[in-house]
Amino acid sequence: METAGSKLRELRQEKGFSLQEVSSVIDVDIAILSKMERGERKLSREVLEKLAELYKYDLKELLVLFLSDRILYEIKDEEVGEEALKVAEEKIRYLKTHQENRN
Amino acid sequence: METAGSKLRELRQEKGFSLQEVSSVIDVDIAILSKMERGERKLSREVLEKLAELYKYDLKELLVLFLSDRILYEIKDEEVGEEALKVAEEKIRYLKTHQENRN
DNA sequence: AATATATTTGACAAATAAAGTCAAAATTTA
DNA sequence: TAAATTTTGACTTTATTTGTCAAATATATT
Repeated sequence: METAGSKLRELRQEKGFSLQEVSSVIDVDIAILSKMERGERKLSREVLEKLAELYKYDLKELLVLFLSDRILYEIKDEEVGEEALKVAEEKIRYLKTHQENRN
Repeated sequence: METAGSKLRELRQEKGFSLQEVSSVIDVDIAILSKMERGERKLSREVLEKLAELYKYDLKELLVLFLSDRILYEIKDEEVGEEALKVAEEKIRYLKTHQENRN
C-alpha cells in the first residue's frame, strides 16, 4: 500500500540521493528520515514540503498520501471506521457549503 | 453540525443530569466534561464509553461521531481534504481485503 | 433582587507523547 | 572485505495533552 513515506523513499531512490545527502540538504537527522520513510515515525508536514521541493514533485499529491495516512491511523482498527469516513465526508461538505472554515 | 460532544450534551440534558452528577458518577472533572461537550478539549474514548453506558446509548453510533470528528480535524483546513478522504477509503478497503490489520 | 445551582474560563501542574541526537549494529554495494 | 548506507535503540529535549482547582459567569429558583 502506498504511503507518503514509501512514496518519498521511491522518489529519493529515483533521484539517486542517499539519506545522508538529503539529510544535509534539508537539515534533518538521517535516522529520522529513515524512520519517516518507513512509517516508523510520523512524517511532519515541514519535512514533506522540503522533500517535495528537493525532489521537484507535486506537493498536493504527497499531501493526499500524507493526510490519508493520518486518517487511516485514526480508524484502522475500528469496526466503524468506514462509516466514520462517510460521516466525515458529509461533514466536510457541510462545512464547505456553510463556509464554517473560518480562522 | 453534530459532533460527539454535542450529542453527549444533548443526551445528558435529555436524561436530566447535571455536569456535577455525571462528574461524580464517572469520576471526571466537571471542567473537562464541560469542555469535551463543547469540543474545546479532545474527547477521550474512555469518557465516551463511560457516558454511552451511563446514558444507555449506542456506543457505536457515538464512536462514528467521535471518529468522524477526529478525521475532520485532520483535514478541515486542507485543500485536498476530500481527496485524502477518498484515498483513505480505498486504503481501508485494501487493508480489509488483505487482512493486514494484524497485531 | 438575592440566593442557589450549574456551567465556563483560565491559570497552573503533572503526565504523556512527540521530536531530536547520537553512536553502534546491521545491511547493502562496490 | 571494506566502504557506504541504512537501521536500531537508548537517551535527552521539547511540545502537547491531560488533570486540578478556584474564580467568574450564567441560569434557575424563591
